[in-house]
Amino acid sequence: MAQAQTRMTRQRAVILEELRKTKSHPTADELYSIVRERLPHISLGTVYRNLDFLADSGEIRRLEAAGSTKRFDGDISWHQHVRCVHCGRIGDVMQPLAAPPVDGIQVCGFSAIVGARIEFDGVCEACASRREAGQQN
Amino acid sequence: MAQAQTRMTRQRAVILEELRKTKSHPTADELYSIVRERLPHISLGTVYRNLDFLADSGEIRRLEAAGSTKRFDGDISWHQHVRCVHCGRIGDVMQPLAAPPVDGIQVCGFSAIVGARIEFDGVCEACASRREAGQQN
DNA sequence: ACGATAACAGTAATCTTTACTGAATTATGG
DNA sequence: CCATAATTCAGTAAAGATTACTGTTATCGT
Ligand SMILES: [Mn+2]
Ligand SMILES: [Mn+2]
Ligand SMILES: [Zn+2]
Ligand SMILES: [Zn+2]
Repeated sequence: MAQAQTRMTRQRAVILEELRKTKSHPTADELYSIVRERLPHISLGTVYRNLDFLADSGEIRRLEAAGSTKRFDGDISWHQHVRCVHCGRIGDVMQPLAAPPVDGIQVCGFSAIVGARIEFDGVCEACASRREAGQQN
Repeated sequence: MAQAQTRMTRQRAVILEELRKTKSHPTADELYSIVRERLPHISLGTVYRNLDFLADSGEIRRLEAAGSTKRFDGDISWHQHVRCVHCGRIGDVMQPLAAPPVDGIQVCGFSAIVGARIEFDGVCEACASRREAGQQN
């Protein structure tokens, strides 16, 4: 009788490696495109499944950012993010900011506050130049 | 030739009124259920369209919270939110906290930082008691 | 190498959101 | 009031994102 064990498959290894390589905080679909160059037969479901697995096991970060599509980060060191209000792109804040204190925070209907972070809104360079060029949105 | 004008239709009024009445930060779909009790023929598309319209015109807040489904708030006064990490429910933080300063924040690939807020993670009472009762998730 | 089974590819289903279309409302002026 | 044009509506289709299912493959302790 074997314990529940975790296997490092080729797919999982490549997904993790490519996510750690990029600084772009990709969506599952974007990472799928990247990984497919090395594993042409991988399926999108596999990418989703492994991103969930890796996030749950703490090897990557699932970004709790706004927007409809989830994004992931291979860098699990403590740092903040900026999100482009136009396109959803995410960037890393250089200066390390302390996590906001959680003690004494009261919320009706909530029994515990377990963490906090600062979320920045910004405009990425791509969106900025696109707007300045006159094209709407 | 008439200018673009904004009409307060019955549908829009009911959506706004019900959103202001609740403290639950509902999703479009949840608000759809609520509004349908007064307007049984309203469609989900109308709810989405009007929530977007009302948010763009500043009458309500579109919550920039994590999770797959967008949520809305009829209370546009400055306040913070906690998000249940298990179910996505959102609660209001009682004590007013200042917005984090934005000056001097540098982000590679971003041309401007336009705002910031603190995001709290928590566990709502419903999820807490469900877990304590032993039922997983 | 073998065998149990975790993980796979492929695909269907679900959930969320947006886009489109013709009909109904609304403001406005004669 | 009624005509007219602009706007918003309901209904529905389509798109986009994520999860679930199923039979097959491949990993890893032995
Ligand atoms: Mn990052
Ligand atoms: Mn609120
Ligand atoms: Zn952008
Ligand atoms: Zn909860």
